[in-house]
Amino acid sequence: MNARSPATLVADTGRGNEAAILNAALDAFGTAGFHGASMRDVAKRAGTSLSNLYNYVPSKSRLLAEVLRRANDELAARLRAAVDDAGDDAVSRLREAVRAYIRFIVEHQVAMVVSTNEVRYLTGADRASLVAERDATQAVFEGIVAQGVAEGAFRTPYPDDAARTVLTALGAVAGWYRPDGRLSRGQLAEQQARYALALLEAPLPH
Amino acid sequence: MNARSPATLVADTGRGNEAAILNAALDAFGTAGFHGASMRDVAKRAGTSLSNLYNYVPSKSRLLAEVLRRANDELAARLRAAVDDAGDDAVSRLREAVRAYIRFIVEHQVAMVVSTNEVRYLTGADRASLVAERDATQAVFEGIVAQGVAEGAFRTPYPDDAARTVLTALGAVAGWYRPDGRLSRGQLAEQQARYALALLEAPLPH
Amino acid sequence: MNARSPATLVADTGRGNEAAILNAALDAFGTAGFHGASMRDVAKRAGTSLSNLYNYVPSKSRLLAEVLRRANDELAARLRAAVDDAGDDAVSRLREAVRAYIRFIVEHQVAMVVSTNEVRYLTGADRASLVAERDATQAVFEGIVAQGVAEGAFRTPYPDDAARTVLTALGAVAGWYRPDGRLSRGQLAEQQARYALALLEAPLPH
Amino acid sequence: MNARSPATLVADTGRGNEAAILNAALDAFGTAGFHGASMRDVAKRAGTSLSNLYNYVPSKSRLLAEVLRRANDELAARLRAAVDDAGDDAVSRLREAVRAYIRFIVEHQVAMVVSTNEVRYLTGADRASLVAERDATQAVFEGIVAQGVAEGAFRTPYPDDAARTVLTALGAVAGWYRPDGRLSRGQLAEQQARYALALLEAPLPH
DNA sequence: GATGAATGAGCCTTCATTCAT
DNA sequence: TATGAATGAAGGCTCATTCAT
Repeated sequence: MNARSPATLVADTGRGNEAAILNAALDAFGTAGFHGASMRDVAKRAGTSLSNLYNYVPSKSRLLAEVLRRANDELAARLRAAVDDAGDDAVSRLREAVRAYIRFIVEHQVAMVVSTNEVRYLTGADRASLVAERDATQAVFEGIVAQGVAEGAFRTPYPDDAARTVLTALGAVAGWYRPDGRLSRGQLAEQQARYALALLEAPLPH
Repeated sequence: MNARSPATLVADTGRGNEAAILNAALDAFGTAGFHGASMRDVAKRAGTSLSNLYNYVPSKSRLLAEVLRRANDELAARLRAAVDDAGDDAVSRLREAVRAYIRFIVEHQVAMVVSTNEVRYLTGADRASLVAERDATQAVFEGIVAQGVAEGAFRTPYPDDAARTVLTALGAVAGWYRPDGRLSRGQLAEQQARYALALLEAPLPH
Repeated sequence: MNARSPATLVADTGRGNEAAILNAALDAFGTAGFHGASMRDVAKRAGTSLSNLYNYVPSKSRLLAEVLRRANDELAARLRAAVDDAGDDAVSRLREAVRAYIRFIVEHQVAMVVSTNEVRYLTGADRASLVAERDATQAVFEGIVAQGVAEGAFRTPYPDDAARTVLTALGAVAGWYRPDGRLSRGQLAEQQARYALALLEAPLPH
Repeated sequence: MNARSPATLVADTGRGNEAAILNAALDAFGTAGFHGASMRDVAKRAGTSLSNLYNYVPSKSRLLAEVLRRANDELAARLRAAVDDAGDDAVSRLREAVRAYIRFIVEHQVAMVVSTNEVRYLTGADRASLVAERDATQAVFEGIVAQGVAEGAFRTPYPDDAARTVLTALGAVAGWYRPDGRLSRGQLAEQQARYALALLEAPLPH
């Protein structure tokens, strides 16, 4: 049902099977959802035994938390780097942020899907810290939008909500993107950037 | 975790506990997800016994399918009615469609959330028929967008993808809407309509 | 897996669905065994509702008991009649008893199979009375054998055990008989009679 | 209902509880039948937990298959050995085969009963392979009978069917044998051998 | 680290039976 | 008679987790 290649969000950590386990968990959660995937599934995908999982991870929910944390860290780092490397104006910054976001999705689609769908099953501190990280990511976009509004580049009357909506639309791309789809990665980024700028009511031409 | 009031997507069907069961399932799936909710949960919420559930529904997955089918039917009916009652121009039609969509979310938020998150757990014919229904709903929006492009009201260069993106953004509202939030239902609809028109590159002022 | 035609051990009793239910039970028990068949199965086969079963039969085990009782009664009656109608000598009587037994199997194969396999699930009085009936049937054979030994027609040194063995071999026919098999009903009876006489050490030629 | 001592068909396999589980299953199926016995019953008899059963056996039906396979293997091995060790003539061979069969029943009565009564609940490959093994066992008897007919030692006109009937009668012994019964093991074998030879129409004295 | 065995709770579903109509 | 709804127990099986080795 899911033809995407096995996820490799986590590169070898030098700690035995750890990377394999985290990537296996990502795949398992991506395929069946958090509650639909079992620790046995994860073990099988990771090529190790069920009980050995617990040498690396204390529980299923912490496994989800760890996977989501890494995905979010990676996305956040890419976004920050993209924005830093961009020009000083809001339009450039937004454009680069969108590009980076799309690149992340293309390279780590499963991670993005799991991030979107399974956060709700985190609890307590794990949930809180992930939500905080996400808010930070969202703040980056809100910052860009605020700057654009100040500069007169964006005319949306609802800057913060619009920033969130842009983020939502971007995230949703992970739900339908296919590597062999109609649009190349570049075209996809271009399209999404245009949607974002339009939604923010940046005067044409983009 | 979920402070929303109990869902009442399904009104009394005149067949004993059927409505109670479907609504209970909606709530349960909305709270814990399809795999996270148990038939015992559903039974408890419906105020009946576990085994009696099976006098109304043949399996957990068919229960999900039934719930999703009803939600989709209701949404589709509202959209069709709204578009039919609207003026002849694409902008009016889009506006009314957005308004109807938001109204559905406000009244059946849980149904919308479950619809979005749990379709993936349908299989076989249930999945196929629901996907078909969704495609029909999407076609309504694509039709409006195509009309708008033809009329010169929308200038987006990617009409079909843009229609989908609009739909995505609308659906996402169910993920964060709170009845006691900052915006009234009307304001929310207004805002979303503006996002949609902007994204479709309708010339301002809207 | 089981190509035998639906059993019709019980002819219309003039009491609504009773015959249909008893025959359905026979089929169900024959196909899946007593514990493998459910009252729902029986109801479905009988073309009535589950709960209506209980208007005719007080419980599943009494249903089994009733079915077995009727099967045994029919078999016993046929045997008695056959022996009565036969000549006075043991060989003729045995021959006719075997013929009648085989005829019963051919006409009521499922009943015979169920009789053999499911008696063990009877309990209490039902079990006791069926065992008593069977012992009576067995006594008929033992009587014939005893007579034959007295007459010098049978020379087996273990008359009673031999009678039981003959009965066992006969009953086992129900386990493999197929209407479209190699032997006609008559040939089958002939063969079994010869086995019986040989086993009882009747002097050849038979 | 069943006063026979606990079965010990399977000796310690060196793999934890495996033997205990297989023997427990044999007992459980022997007492209540395949569908009448629950995995919980088996676990209780084996002195382990329900869930731990599944560390040894993948399903209830595979458990039945495994038990039946072992029983059949043991019986087949004994028969082969007995026939090999016997003299060259058909009568000796048959006599030894019967003796070995009876010895198996005496030592593994429950296994024989379960073998006879519960094969029908096997399905697919398990069923097919067991049927094949049984046919092989039957072929041993058919071979002996054919040899006897060729030698003029047996005069039955239906050699193959007679071999099957002999086998049936032997198997049925498991249904009524009691360790404290009238006949010793040796007498039982003697009696059955005489029945078999008589049925095959071997000229007296046996 | 790594394994197989073990545990107790829980899963979805079906059971025989009863009840109200 | 006949039905659909209801019940509580039990069915086979899987779960996340732990333990001994």
